[in-house]
Amino acid sequence: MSNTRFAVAVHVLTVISLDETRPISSQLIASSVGTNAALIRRLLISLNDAKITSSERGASGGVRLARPASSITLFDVWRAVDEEGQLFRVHPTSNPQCPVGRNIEGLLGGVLSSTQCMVEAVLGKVTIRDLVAKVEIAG
Amino acid sequence: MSNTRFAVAVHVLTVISLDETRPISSQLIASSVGTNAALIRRLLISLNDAKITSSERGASGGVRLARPASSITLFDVWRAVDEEGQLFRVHPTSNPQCPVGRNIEGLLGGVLSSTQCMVEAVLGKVTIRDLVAKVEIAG
DNA sequence: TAATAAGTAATCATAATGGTTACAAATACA
DNA sequence: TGTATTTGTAACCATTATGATTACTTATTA
Repeated sequence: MSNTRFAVAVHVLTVISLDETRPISSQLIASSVGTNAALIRRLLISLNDAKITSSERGASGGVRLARPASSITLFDVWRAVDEEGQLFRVHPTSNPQCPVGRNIEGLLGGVLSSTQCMVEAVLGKVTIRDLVAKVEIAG
Repeated sequence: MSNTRFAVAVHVLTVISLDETRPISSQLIASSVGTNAALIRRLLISLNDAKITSSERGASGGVRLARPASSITLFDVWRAVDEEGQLFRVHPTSNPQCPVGRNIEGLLGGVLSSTQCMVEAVLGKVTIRDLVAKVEIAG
């Protein structure tokens, strides 16, 4: 990971959740995130596809949560917006003539999938609702 | 993380560990990793600095482990070669006028440092010796 | 002295990332 | 029906990250 899509997506969802009475425009979200609306709309494509949000076109349109904030975990969000969803990358250039080069992927595979699972478990325990609650307290 | 420095470093250390009787040249390592020697030498700067390896110049020089393979964890390696050492990045553009923008870093901070700890714990449990043993079995 | 190997600077190509503009299509509402 | 609003989306740009490569200096061995 070295992009901020996950953090931005969480930000977006938190903003949306603060007022569930109406759809929120990408422009409003963008001004909270500190970027521009087109970028937010691009990110929303992933969230819409994952059925986490749903967008409405036209005047008084915008985006809403597609399901309760309490049912959306950070893991859901991560999976939705991060195509790779991989914490670590292994170089694809290893020399198969060498016993290490031939096995490096398998050697690291176990550890890396363990870390992957741990992270998914942690992210799976926190929901957007939890974050919204903190914002409401912090103000 | 989206670079392969960690995986390459583990690869390098495993190669070195397979023959501890002599220093291994960056050229030999490079041919196993599938890259060139200068890049390996650059990576070795970090491992040398962390006292994980030590290099010897000149004819019949090369690089050796600076301490037993059984004492080098993957966490040590990660910390040595990955400056950031951060799994997730948060966008730095948030609007402080917005309650979400103002708090997003704190909101995510807790979760992200949890995942960070989990990962460090998992990586801390596997040593280079463990990986070498697997190579010796797998061949 | 010749050969070898690390240290390191400089440069390049490619890809990833994020920012920006622009416009068509859809929708609400006067 | 017409106008304003908003998403969907393409196109493009700038910057940075990443990895590859060359080349040279310094150190060391034999």
